[in-house]
Amino acid sequence: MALHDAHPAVTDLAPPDDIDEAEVNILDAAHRVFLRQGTDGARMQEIANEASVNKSMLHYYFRSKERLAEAVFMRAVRETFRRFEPAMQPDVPFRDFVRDLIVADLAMMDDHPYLVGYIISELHHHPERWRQTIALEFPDGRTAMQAKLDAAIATGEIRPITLLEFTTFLVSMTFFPTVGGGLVRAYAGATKEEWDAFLDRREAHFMNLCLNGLRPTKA
Amino acid sequence: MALHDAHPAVTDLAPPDDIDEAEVNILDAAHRVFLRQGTDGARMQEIANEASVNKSMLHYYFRSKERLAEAVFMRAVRETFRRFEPAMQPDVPFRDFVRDLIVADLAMMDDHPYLVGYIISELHHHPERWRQTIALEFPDGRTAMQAKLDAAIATGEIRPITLLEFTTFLVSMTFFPTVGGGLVRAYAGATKEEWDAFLDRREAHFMNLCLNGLRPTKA
DNA sequence: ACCTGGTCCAACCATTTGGTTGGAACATCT
DNA sequence: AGATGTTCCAACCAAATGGTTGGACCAGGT
Repeated sequence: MALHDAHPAVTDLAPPDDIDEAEVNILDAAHRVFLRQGTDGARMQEIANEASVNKSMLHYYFRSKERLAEAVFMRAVRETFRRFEPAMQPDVPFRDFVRDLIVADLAMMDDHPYLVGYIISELHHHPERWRQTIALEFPDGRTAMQAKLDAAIATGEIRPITLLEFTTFLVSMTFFPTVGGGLVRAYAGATKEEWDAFLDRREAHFMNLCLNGLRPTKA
Repeated sequence: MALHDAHPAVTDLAPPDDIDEAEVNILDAAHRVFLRQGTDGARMQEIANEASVNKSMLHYYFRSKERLAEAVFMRAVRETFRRFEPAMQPDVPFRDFVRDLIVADLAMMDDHPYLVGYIISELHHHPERWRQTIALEFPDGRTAMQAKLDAAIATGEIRPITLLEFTTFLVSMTFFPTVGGGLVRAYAGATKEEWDAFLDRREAHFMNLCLNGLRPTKA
């Protein structure tokens, strides 16, 4: 029947022009619920309520909970990584490049504090999804990043370091503090004031650690 | 009835001498299942199977899924943090202290790759549990760490940095690469060989980044 | 030999959950 | 107006799930 033929395959990333208001509405609601409840913890009924829509609409547009979850995940990853594209422009000094990455990173953390936790959690159960999404959306992320790195090593701004080490370092420095922020905060027994001060100084602090951590060891 | 009076309150951390073989067996099974399925994704029946025990045993020993989950979480956190206690001894040079922390960290990652992901995920839904557990188990974690830090700053080994910044930095450097390892790995498009090489060099690499990142900026 | 309290389980139950169905309401085209 | 296809929903269903129950089995004490 024509009804279900209308379902786009989930791998079929819809171009931005055939947006469907109701569909996006559901996706948004699902995003909110999945992020706060986790994929398994989320209930279809709750998503329907959040979207102010009948439960069968979810199935009408996304066929099953699994597909809905997949759609939410992919969109989340895509939007997350889009934030870093601007920083990738060539011919920007390394220092500014690092700053751009950190700023983009921190902005995202502030906008969506639970996003990375959610992604990590999903990744745990569906490792293949991530690879798929990244491969599809950012086929040349590697080369762009590598070019940046090579240039900075060539000018002697940083010591030789592999792409993997570099990327991991950057991501760790920026993603983690928000993800595990509460964790560290409780362990260090930080007061509200200390924590706020930490948040305020994040950018400068991370820049410092990154540039210091990476600078060449003098002979 | 006497039966249910036997349930220890969950906040009541059992001393190590009244271990109950069957109880530990269930706890171990639950640990495995909760870690790979997530708390919401886990099924009581699966835990029972994993423990080779009837489902009602889970309820007999832990009363409900929620309490079982809480018990698993608390034990996991406790065991995780115990690993870092040895590194806290006073009068160890700062450099060795950092190395001990990193080594303990990496060992844990290798033993239980999903543990931190699990903890982060749980933290998301039950923020209060973490605080409770840490407060109960490591009431003086803060002061011990702060003493270490003050000493290192006093001798000029590292530049002045707050406890929060320092702890966050250390934890980020070591926890995250395993948690988000797959994430970074896919983005950087690393081959198996590159990844293995990264794992091999982790300790030296992290030491380098930490000590470099923290060293005093020369005037 | 007979209680008694702890350990364990097969069968059962109430509720929840993801998913289906048949049709109403609406729009669009002829 | 009638035919056609899309959007939406109240009611329904089968399966799964967390939790309960009543009693069997066993060890130690009397």
